[in-house]
Amino acid sequence: MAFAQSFYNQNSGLRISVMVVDDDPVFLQIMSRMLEKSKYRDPSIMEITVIAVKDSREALSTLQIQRNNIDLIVTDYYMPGMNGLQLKKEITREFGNLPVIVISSDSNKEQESLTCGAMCFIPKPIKATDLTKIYQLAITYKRNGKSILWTEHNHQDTDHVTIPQQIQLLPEQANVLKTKKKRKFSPRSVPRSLNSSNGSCVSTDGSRKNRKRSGDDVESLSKPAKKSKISWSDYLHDLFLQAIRHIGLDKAVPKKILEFMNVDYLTRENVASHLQKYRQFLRKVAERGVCCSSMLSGRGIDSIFAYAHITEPYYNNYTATTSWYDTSLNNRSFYSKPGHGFGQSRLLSNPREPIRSNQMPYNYMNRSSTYQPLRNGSSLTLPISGNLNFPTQPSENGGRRSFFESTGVANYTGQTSQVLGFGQHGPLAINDNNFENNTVSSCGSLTPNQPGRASHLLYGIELFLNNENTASMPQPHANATTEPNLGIPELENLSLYDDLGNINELPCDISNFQLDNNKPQEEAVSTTQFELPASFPTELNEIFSPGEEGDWTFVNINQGHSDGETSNIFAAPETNSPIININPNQIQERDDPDFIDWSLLDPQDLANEFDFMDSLFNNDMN
DNA sequence: GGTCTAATAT
DNA sequence: AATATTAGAC
Repeated sequence: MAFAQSFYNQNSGLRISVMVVDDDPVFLQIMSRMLEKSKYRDPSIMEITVIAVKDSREALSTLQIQRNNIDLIVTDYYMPGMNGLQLKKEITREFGNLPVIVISSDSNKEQESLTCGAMCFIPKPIKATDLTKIYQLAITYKRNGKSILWTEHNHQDTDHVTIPQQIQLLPEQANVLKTKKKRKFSPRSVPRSLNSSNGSCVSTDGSRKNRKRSGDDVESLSKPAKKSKISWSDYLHDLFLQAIRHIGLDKAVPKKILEFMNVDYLTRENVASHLQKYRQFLRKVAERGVCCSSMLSGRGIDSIFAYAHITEPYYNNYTATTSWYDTSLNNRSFYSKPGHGFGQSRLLSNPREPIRSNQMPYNYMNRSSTYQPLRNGSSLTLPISGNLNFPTQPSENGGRRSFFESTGVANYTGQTSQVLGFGQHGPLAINDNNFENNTVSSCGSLTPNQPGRASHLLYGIELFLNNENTASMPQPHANATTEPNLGIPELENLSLYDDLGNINELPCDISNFQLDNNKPQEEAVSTTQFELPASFPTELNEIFSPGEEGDWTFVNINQGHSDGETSNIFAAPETNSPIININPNQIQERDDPDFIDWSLLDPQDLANEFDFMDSLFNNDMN
């Protein structure tokens, strides 16, 4: 009703409705919230309504109900079923010329998007300035009158419509907006300097905020309310990071950062405090090297990762409860051990290298993980239902192979490690030199609420259930139909490729795993506990145990968001551990790389070579 | 007098 | 643990 009211309120100025379409629930939420919050940055906007939907189908059905109500559509490119551009076409066909913005982590899609009539293309990760773009487009569009007026009869609806964070946006701001708690003044302990042992004590007092107070201060009655703590929300921190990115780490000082951030309720002191903490973080990274891995969209891997968290002290060290994040990571991100990582990994920092401040992974501060660590390490709850299939493949290389075998090792910062994939195509992920015949093929996956469609084939290890409901069985991958080993899994013949391990290495016994196809994917959580086979913890422990030296940092970058893409979703650790790398055919990279003296390199070359971090924040503000 | 920042208080 | 405040230095 608050919702409806705001719609009726003609005095509230411009009302913008943006529909965001993204199959990644995390991104969807981030995006929605960012958009919601961004209204505070433009006083001309009184109301932004964000309608978040998870796929094209839902987008279309929402449009059918609220077509007149939506000023702009922001859609991800890669989505199961209909991709962003197909959606755009469909919208145009059904609803006419609504402005559509396409976003994607794949910048190659820009041209295509624009060609297909997208109003603009925005690369992921989304930045605050992109938001400005987005809603300014919406405003323009609306002001030009292309958006039909809202009419009463179509306002009931919203089965699918989410309006995230309608009310309590920016709680920190609300705080500042004069909640003005009359907090009782509590005397501070008398600073040393007041004891006049230090001549400079009385000093600079005119400033109210710096005034020292003592308990017997007479004016304690009319004490100004103690300043409320600002909370460094994800949004704020993101802004903060962008500021630093923009200004340059070395030149970023509170005042400049504040200026850039342009958040009216922040003070320089706030920023200074945050900066201090941030620098501490950087120092820690520099000293120890931090491992960071993420599965940007991988879902089926969760079980493994959940397990991974069990064994690692890193988890405790770095991802305990804080909520720093970078938009390029999501809640599937985690810090892995030095020298280890899943997926295609990128070495972010390496203490063996000289510290180059401008290459610090300062956008990878601690981040929370939604995984539930399994403390005893003996059982595992699979967070996502699905099926597991390891199609049989001919063995060409003898010897036992690990799930986690790597194909190469990143030796220096910025280098990508290619790894054995449990990607949607498995072998395709790493189809060069030695692996096409060794790699486990993909496990398909299915989205329970999308019967008949394996919507996210990049799910790595999932459990394929021998499910009676054939309607929900994964269908062959579009690109996999000609591949004998891909496609509909042989559910009754659950077996692992011998060279890759064996069934005992599965993280669990799937015999009593139940899949609830009626639940949406995010809720289709099994509570079934599974026993881990003895061999599995050993191997994982190996993988996740820290190296003796060379604390390296990796981040996983996920690939393969949709049909037709290759994915390196599941990957080997970056290690030359003899346990992991047994394949005699494998070309090993040097274990101990030549030391690279960065000072001898041309800065421009460096910039090119190590553009990974840059790419995360490029297209910075102008 | 403003700003930065390490140290310290809350 | 996170944030605010202080105080010395520039």
